[in-house]
Amino acid sequence: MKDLLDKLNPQQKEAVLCTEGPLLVLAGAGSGKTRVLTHRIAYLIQEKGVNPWNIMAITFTNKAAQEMKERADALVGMGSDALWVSTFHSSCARILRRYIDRIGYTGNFTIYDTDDTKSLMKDIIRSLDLDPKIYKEKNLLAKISAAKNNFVQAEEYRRSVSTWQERKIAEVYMEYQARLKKNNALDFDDLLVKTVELFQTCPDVLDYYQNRFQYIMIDEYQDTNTVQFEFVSALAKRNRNLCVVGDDDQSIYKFRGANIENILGFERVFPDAKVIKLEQNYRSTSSILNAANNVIGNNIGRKAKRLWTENGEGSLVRFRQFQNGFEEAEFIAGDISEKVRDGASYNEFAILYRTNAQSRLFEEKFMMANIPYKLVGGINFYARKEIKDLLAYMKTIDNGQDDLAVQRIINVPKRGIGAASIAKVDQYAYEQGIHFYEALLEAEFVPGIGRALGKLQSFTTFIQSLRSVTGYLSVTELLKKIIDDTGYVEALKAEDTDESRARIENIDELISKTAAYEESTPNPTLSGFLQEVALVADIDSVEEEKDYVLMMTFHSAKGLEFDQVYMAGMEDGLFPSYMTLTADSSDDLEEERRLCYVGITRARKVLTMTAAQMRMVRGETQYNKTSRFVREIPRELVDLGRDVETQRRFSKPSSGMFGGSEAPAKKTYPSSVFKPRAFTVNKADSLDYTVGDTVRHMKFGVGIVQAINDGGKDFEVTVNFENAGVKRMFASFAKLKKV
DNA sequence: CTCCTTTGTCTTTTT
DNA sequence: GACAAAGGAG
Repeated sequence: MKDLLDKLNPQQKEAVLCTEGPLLVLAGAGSGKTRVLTHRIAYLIQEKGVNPWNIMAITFTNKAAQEMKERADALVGMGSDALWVSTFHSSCARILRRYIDRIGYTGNFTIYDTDDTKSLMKDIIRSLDLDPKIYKEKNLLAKISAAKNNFVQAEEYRRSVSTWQERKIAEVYMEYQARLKKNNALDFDDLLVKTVELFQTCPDVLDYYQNRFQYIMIDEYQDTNTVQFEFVSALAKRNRNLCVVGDDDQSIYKFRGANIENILGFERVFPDAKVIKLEQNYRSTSSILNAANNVIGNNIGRKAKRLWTENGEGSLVRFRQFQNGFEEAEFIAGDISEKVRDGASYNEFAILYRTNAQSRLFEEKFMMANIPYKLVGGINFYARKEIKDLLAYMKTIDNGQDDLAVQRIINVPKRGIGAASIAKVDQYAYEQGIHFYEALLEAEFVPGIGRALGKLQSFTTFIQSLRSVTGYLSVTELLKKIIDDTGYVEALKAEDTDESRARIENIDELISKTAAYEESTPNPTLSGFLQEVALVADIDSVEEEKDYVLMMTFHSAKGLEFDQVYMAGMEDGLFPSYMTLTADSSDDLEEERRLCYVGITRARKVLTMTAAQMRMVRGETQYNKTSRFVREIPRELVDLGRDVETQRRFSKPSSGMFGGSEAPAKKTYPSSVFKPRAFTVNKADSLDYTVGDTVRHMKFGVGIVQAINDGGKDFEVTVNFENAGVKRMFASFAKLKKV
């Protein structure tokens, strides 16, 4: 136990030892807050004899939760599976599965994602006869979400509004909740709202959880919103052993309702709170840290603090400007290849940007340069059409109450059931006060249904037949049966386009996800899988051991760290975004600056910022100035790369969109890049193609395999492409498909 | 009912 | 420039 505390600095130690009563830990970037939390958990269990069952920790992502559990496990060595470590949303979902029947839902409720709520809202606009030109579902949903984040429920909202416009929104809000309830569905915000409602209406339930969670810890507290605060304070009310950890400088989710008051006013809510500041940074070099300090120093509304480090000075922050986005991407790809050739491995690098749209250029260049990468964010895996379709089948089989899911797949694949028939059934269901699927089962009573009846009946027969086998099929087997019986993959195969092949790959991935779920869960069920799937974030699937470059938005990068970070698109109008530059209040700009601070502090050793003079945005060419954030870094901390040679090398006009492949490919990515060092990909046992076979690559198209070398950790394949010429690549990354 | 073409909107960021 | 929604032809 001694060594457990020995590894901590005095402030960290204090935070670990201070277990009783409210505690606010103001933890600067890289100051070891995760370490404090895990050690605190270990200390509670080992020294204070607290039962792990009585400890709750809330993290920002499922991945962080997983890691915290593992680390606590390593320190304590036992009992940590009884710990409750999870995100707000997952915690609430778990509580609601158990008790939601007390507030009029049933425990097998579905969780609607953004797409689902959008189509629901579209329905509502139609049925309330609102002008879709004035009432956009996105705006309405944003209003409702904002209300929910502040824990304002529909009735209360209606009572509080005054203008005619607001009353309309209140009406929509009421209808929206009614429909959700009818579908036995919750949106993301509802998970929080309904849990707090449950606590308020059922004191015995709250009592149970208050007793259970004697010690509560919240990470990333600066990004909690009001309803999350209500949730936490309800739970912590009895024992008051609440430890929150956060950094006001890293608050970047105001747009999602995060209430900075939660952290700034913590001492007001808990006057007896102890406050500990962690200001020593263990992550970054002093050059990087100083750059971060200087940038964030321009913000007015923040708690005074200044991070320091004992780490060496390190190299200066690099800044490079390019003609356009292509060259920017080319530079970064070339830079990484060069460093890998000199002994670095891909997973040391991350590329961060403001908007997801920026990732496309990098994807293109990286694919060309044969650099393995993983894209985080963008379209969530589970939001893809093919995945949502298959999940909708599973939902329909699991719980016919989800009208949205049923309507999604009733004509997928095409069964000749059109909008008109669906509307008739929907109307009938509405009149009878039954679910859409129930209405389908008695379709013969639907007025004017006519020739569609047979088609509807064969659909329900099909679903019923799938339902009847759920008892003895595993989730994976059921999914495979759905795919077979609907001919979903078969149809995609027949399409035979790049897109359809990518979809099939996604479906294969879904199958492995169900298999993985069944392996990792003691009592796997269909409902269990669907629940788990609803709350996973893209970042949760990142595996550190895998050797790839990560590309993501600044937002997604929160809580992560990398040896070498590229901050791309450092231009006024992009970052900070045009919206915040034109806004009249400086609050939004300050939030952008915090986002920049988060980005800078992700880097351990090398930080590179890049910008383009000219950039295509929404099909238009924009000319942007260098970001003010770059200019806020003192000149002496920046390496501007005035070296003529590098300028010339990277400022060459690129030869068209895709034409640039030959020249840079030779120069920047020689085969020595493929030293098999530290390359820990999953090597396939065998390849399904061999020398002489024709294969297809995502980017290069069709080619003939010339050679396959077993490079030990992976197969190295040489392919002669029809259009792209001869390329050597790793089999596990290239994902070649025999044709 | 389905497929194809045209039109409009969008981009900040996400559980 | 991309993608979804709407409108029109078969």
